[in-house]
Amino acid sequence: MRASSAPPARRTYRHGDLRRALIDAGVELARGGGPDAVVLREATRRAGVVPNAAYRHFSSRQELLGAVRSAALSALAVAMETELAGLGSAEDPADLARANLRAIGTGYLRFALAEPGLFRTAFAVPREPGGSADPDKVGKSGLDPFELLGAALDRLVAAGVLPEARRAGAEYLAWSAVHGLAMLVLDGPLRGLAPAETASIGERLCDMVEKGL
Amino acid sequence: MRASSAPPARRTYRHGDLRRALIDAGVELARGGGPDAVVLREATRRAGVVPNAAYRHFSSRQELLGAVRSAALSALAVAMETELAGLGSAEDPADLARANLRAIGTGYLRFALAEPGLFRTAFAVPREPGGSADPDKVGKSGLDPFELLGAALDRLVAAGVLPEARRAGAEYLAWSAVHGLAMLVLDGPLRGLAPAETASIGERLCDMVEKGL
DNA sequence: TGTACATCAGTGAACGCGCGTTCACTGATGTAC
DNA sequence: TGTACATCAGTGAACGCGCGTTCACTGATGTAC
Repeated sequence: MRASSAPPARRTYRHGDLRRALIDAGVELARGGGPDAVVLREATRRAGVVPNAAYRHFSSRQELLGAVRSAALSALAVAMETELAGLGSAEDPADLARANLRAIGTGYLRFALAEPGLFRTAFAVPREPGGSADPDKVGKSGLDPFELLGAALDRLVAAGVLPEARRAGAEYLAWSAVHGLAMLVLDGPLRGLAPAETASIGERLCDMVEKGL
Repeated sequence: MRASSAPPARRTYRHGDLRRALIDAGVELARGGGPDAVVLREATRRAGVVPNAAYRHFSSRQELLGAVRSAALSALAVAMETELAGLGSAEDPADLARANLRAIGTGYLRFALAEPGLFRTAFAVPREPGGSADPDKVGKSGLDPFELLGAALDRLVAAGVLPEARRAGAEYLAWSAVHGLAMLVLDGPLRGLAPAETASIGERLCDMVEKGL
């Protein structure tokens, strides 16, 4: 430990935006080690503040973790939106709708592999199930990851690719497939899989979903 | 705390089979609270033994957890085998093979829902990826859960339902789908789902896999 | 423009907690003669 | 069948750790007059 590794050395007594700083530090911790790594004392250390100062902004560690989780979900939504945005405009609306759903899936998988800590944090179970409708967990479009998937499925129906009758609950099926692969590769028995192999399985998985829906 | 809640009060100095007792206690802890609940001191408490006694049988908490994980995987394999065994013998071999795969899937899901703590423990990441080929994680057939799935897929090929060309890697696809649903329902945003609803989504998911493979 | 005061963000010190792990030990067991 | 001894499973006491959280405080800020 050297002086250089010490916190940023505030010059004012007040921090400025400690709440933001704690969430940012928490996100950094989550990025490195998942939800368990979001340690209140460490977050305050990184913000250059005494541990109990956190209690001005969060009533408990759990509440801080909740804010970090929302931020992680938001990052996931943004990653999916980015994948969507990178889509060249196809001619056939059916092809476009299909490409849309694929982008949702690959965006999801890409994020999971690129940011395993954040991904695991996003899906860590909160103690209390409450609190939906959190404006912090969405992307630029204002939709959260689940809603982005739903929108892609709606477009599939609109383009006549997916029969209306099969629309209800279809997000659960598609989501399960992609989420499962992510989990098996990150935390499960498929951990050793090479990135290229994972990507190719991801492709086949999207095929399966498209055909099977 | 009453005397009645005290440990079983050994009468011999030697325990008899402390290793076994510690694993059993660990499984009980995992059943209740997942991998994090497998606390070495608590396991020894339940076995009626002083904490450091555990070190005669496990070199660290991590090693105990590994043994508990194997036991959880074995329980999962047994649950899948049970589901297979309950299958009436169909006439058409193709139907039989299909029913086989379905049983694998529903056995998996059923176990996940009935024993969430053990399920989560079974898929908790071990520190060191090593140690496959563990004879403790299998079912009565000698196959672990992944191998059971592979066998079901092989039968599907043998019955002419699944084209040979699509066989390779098919376990990853099927497994992902079912595993994903389990995770979303246990730990994820689908936590609130009613059991009946979950079961029906599970059915549709199996349909999707069957069609999409 | 200047002063008095309420507000409240951050400080300093301390708490109790249960954990995993290490040490030197003791006492029951089973084997060799 | 009896005794001596090596083995090693379990004991007892202690360690350092970092954690979340509580308490009474201090000092900067911004608003009212």
